[in-house]
Amino acid sequence: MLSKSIIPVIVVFGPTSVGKTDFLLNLSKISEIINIDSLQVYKYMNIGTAKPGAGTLSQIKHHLIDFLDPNEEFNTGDFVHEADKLCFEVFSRDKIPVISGGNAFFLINFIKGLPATPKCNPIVRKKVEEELKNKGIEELSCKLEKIDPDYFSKISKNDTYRITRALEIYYSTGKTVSYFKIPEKPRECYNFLFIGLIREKEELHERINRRVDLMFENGLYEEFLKLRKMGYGSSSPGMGAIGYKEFFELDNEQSVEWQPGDKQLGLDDIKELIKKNTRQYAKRQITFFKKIDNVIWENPDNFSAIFHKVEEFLKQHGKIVCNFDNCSFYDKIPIKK
RNA sequence: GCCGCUUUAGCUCAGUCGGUAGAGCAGUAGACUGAAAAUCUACGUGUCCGCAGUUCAAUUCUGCGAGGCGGCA
Repeated sequence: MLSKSIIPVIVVFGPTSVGKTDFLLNLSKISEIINIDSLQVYKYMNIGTAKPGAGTLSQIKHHLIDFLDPNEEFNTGDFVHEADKLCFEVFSRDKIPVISGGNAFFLINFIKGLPATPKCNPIVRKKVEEELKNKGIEELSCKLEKIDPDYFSKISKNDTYRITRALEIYYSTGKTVSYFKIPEKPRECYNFLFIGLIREKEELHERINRRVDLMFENGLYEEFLKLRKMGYGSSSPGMGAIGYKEFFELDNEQSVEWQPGDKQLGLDDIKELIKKNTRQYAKRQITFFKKIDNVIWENPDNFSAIFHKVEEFLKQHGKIVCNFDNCSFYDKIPIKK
């Protein structure tokens, strides 16, 4: 039965702008893409999140993309649950599920499975936020040190984000963060093939800069204004994305009545800010990805260097190979005589 | 042309009442327990604009240059 079988999953990841989308076209017809991205999930946010275009989407089926309102949250747990369902469905259609994208935190949680820590409890979180406001971070930090010294020793006393989350877990379950163990190995219900796409730093930075320039040419600012007019503000989860949040910084009025051109002088600064933030993000992504074991690292332009590995992987799953004729991947395999 | 201010890290600037200097940002490396395009950690030798003078000692004081900014002509 399928439910008991091990599902093969090709995981393609890499920093932003590395060229994942183009790379995936090599796998069209044998696979469906499960997008691993926390912001391409949002509707109306196309330019700044570098969503694949209609051409790409028509060539290869994508999931978890362009379906959510920017006011709604899409967190790690949501991703893992949806991705698990989709992997099963795609495999049932005799296709290979390809998890692809740049969100390393989602990816780690998908590979190893979610830790048993509870999901966010909005009421408790609000309470902790109140407490933070009244007592300050030093006091919360001391509190956590007493409650969970193990976890406290691993984080910084300045890490408001993690300290408040740790207290939230404690308040809602009575248990500490360290009580919940993180899974150590990849889940055994999947057979993973990890492909990490990477480029030289200078080249990656050039691609980032070029892409941001192109986003502006394609109307990123206008897209932002449109989202503002639709009522999405800086507190909308989607609007925290690099490529959107920066527009708020030079915009003190935050008026929906703005017209393109009102803030001409600031736009170049914003553009440079977006480039900088994207470069820094790419750096963090790469650091995170390096933690994953058994990765085939390759430049995305060099598909031929890894296709043998992909081929070998696919051969382990006979019924997939049966569908292997007449696909674009097959076209790239040199004919041996 | 005159007067004033200014010149210190890749950038913006502190500072040394004379004992060769440090913040923020950038950069580099790293962390990551259901918010993660988030959040956090570590890492600082630089002709202290140049030349001369005073001094045991000058980036610091004095003089003369040079660049920048502002004001008056």
